[in-house]
Amino acid sequence: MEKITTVVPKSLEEAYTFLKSRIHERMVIIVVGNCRVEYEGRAASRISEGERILIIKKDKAVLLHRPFGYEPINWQPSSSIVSISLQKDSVRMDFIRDRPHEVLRLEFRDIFFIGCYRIEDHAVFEMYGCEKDMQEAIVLEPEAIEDGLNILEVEKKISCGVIDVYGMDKDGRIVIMELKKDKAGKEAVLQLKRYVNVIGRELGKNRVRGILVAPDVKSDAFKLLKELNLEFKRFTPKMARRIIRKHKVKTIDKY
Amino acid sequence: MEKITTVVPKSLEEAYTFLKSRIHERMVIIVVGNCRVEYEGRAASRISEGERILIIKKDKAVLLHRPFGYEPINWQPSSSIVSISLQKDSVRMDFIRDRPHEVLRLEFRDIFFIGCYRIEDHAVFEMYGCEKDMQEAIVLEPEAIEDGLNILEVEKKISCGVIDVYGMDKDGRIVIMELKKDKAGKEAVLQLKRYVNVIGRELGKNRVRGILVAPDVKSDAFKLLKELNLEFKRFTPKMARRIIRKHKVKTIDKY
DNA sequence: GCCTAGGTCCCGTTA
DNA sequence: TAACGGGGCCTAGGC
Repeated sequence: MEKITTVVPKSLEEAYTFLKSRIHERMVIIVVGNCRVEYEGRAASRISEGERILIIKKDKAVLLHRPFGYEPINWQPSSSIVSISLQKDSVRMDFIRDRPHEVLRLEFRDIFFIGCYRIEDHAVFEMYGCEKDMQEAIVLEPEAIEDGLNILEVEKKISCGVIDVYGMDKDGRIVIMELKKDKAGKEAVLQLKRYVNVIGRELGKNRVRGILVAPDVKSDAFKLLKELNLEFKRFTPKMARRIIRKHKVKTIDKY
Repeated sequence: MEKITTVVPKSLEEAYTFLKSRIHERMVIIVVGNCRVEYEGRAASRISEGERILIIKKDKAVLLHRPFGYEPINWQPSSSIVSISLQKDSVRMDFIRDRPHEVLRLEFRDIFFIGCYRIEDHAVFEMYGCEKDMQEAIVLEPEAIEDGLNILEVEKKISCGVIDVYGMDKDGRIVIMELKKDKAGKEAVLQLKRYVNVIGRELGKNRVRGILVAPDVKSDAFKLLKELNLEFKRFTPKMARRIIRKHKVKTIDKY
């Protein structure tokens, strides 16, 4: 059970024999070779022969990469069922998943390289600067939005969706906040408007304000916002991070 | 200039020397090793040490994959600027892109394997069963949607977006069609509503119809559709393919 | 450059 | 299970 095994096969038969013995094991397998591809499932695709890189991961996620570009040209999400067979002039691999039923078939006319890697990665991935951070920061420090604001609820579920942050201003009016980590577009404005309408119908229109909270708004979206009598407050993921860090320090200081 | 070169380096120095000499060449490089990662750009992330697979493509698209899962844990889209350096206990690689400015830094504490592949892939990728197919089919055979329908325009640009298919029904009313290849949700309904509003304001509300054309609608979306006085017509990518194939045969028959 | 919209999007969360 | 929204989404097409 070596950590790494690599083969530069001299024939398709050799490649097939090697792959067959490992393809069902829980390891990462990389195959470099010339293949054509057919996919059928939610959509359908085909591509004729070309030199590509196939990655089969431990969880049977499958990626077929061209020598350029960020995205795989074909793929199968994790838990696909793998089968391999030796054809007359090719090594065929089928990757099948159910729900939805999708079949990815590779036909390798040539295999240049096979690598098998028994690798482990249990680290925890940490991400900052996402919408969740903005929400957390506003809860910690509502005055970052405006003085006298009180947060009543986050992720408040209403009939037609979820309100990111729900609060009350110093004059007792309800404040509905829609957060965006990027420059906000029209959908964000209309989303906010729907929430304001629903709550407005319940509590009375002039008792409800809607604030789009984002680093920026697209110009058309800003026009729409004004037309719909909504507000905009600039707030960025970076500002959120600063607030969160500050409050973490405070919490630590207490002890 | 071999097509494939692989190395199982005995030291970080060896790995560094090898990588340094090839990392700027137009080839695909795969590195398997133990690294930690920091990313800063639109957001920020960090992950501590773990065994991962790095792929640097010919166009300097960069993918860092864990041994499981479909998605890369960190990445850089094509055209990133690559640099590599030997640190005290690690090989460091920086991948930088501008607009937006983003930095991805990998710190390899251990490198198990390096592979370099000079591969070519010029094949054309063909995809079927996408929204474009539905559009094409409706143009070829408008009666697939309803009798007496006339198509006037596709991809019609209006102030707030693009109308997939724009036509006129047998009674002379404008028909705005929003296509979805999958079960349609609320966004699709709202998208359609926006277009109908805009055109309705121009031509008069009762002169304009909106039809959501999709294989299915989500139940809440259907309610919303009815409330907003819009229509639904079932139409699938498969039905579209059949129509397109039929018309291709006809075209061939002519000659 | 910005904006719009699609994607075999994937993925997590929740009713 | 379906529905909904986020994402460093990426990518293509317009203007």
